[in-house]
Amino acid sequence: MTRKKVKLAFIENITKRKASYNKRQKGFLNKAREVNILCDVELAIVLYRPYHKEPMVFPNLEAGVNTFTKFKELPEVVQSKNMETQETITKQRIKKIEEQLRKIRKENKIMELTNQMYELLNGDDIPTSMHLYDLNDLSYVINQRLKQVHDVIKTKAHEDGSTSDAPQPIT
Amino acid sequence: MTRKKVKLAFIENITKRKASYNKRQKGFLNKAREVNILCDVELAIVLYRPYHKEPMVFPNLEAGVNTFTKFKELPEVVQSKNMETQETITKQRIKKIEEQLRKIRKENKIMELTNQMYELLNGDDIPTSMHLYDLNDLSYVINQRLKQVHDVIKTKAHEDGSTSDAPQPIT
DNA sequence: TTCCCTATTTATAATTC
DNA sequence: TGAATTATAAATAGGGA
Repeated sequence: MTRKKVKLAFIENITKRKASYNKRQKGFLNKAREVNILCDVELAIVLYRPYHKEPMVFPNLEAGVNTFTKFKELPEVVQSKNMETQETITKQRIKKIEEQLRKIRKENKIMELTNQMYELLNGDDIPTSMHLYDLNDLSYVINQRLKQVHDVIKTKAHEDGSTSDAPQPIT
Repeated sequence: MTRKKVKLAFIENITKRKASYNKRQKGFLNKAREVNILCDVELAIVLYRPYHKEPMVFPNLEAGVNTFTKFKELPEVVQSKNMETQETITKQRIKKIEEQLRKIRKENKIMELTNQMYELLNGDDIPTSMHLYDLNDLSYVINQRLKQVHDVIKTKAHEDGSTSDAPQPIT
């Protein structure tokens, strides 16, 4: 069961090529799905399989057509003569929504900035939807900060000749 | 350097998501090239990278357009469906943007939360008169709060039959 | 052929610099 | 901010059933 390092070249042997492809299609689509979902990246794949008439489309036919259409709408790609009214309207609506999204982002940022500390320390409304790993991140960050402050104050205290009351980091 | 097994879910933390994406794009395109060359499979990818206006096209713009055009020319694929899906496409896009909005809000909340904490503890506007025990109080309060959340989530997770990822309280 | 298996390679999450 | 590093997870070539 020794494996050669793969050289990027056409696999001549048809049996091996097919076998390789069957495994690789799975892996490849898996990577596509990971990028798509984990990183929230829109993507479409059209893949012509040997001995198959219809192409395989990722993530599915409808979404693929959707993404592909969007792609074709790009000015560099498409001749603007075919621009239809319907498409223009669609674009405008999307643009508007994206604009709103940007505004809300900003608004939200300001709001949250003023409210969060209060809520963290007093409120009941810790987001129940908060994911566990976020909470872990949060714990970690807070802890690190507290350690830093602890060190600073300890140093200060030492310089002042004071020996007591250095806060303990939470660890 | 322990790695969690990757769960197929949107990475909420924006920094991590970007980092993940940067690595995954490379790996993903590598897989694409391998399938393409090793197995002699024609394929095209259009990928909309976040914060980038233009999509990335595999294997290149021209070949991608060719492949997609070939795909689109399939009579049963597009001709019949394209018109009736126009409305659906718009709805889907709106839905997606709204979904992103929700995610971004959450993301933003967590970001600001940590930033706020950082500024409180390290910033210039920490009252220099703040006593050490105040800081200890703060640590205590935060810690208690996190414990509470921890317990809630642990209970929840248990009810769901999930066993992993319960956040650790800082103590 | 089509599953399995597993030794290796490859990809990548977390961390360090 | 990135660019390495490292340790772990995932993919897979080759082989056997």
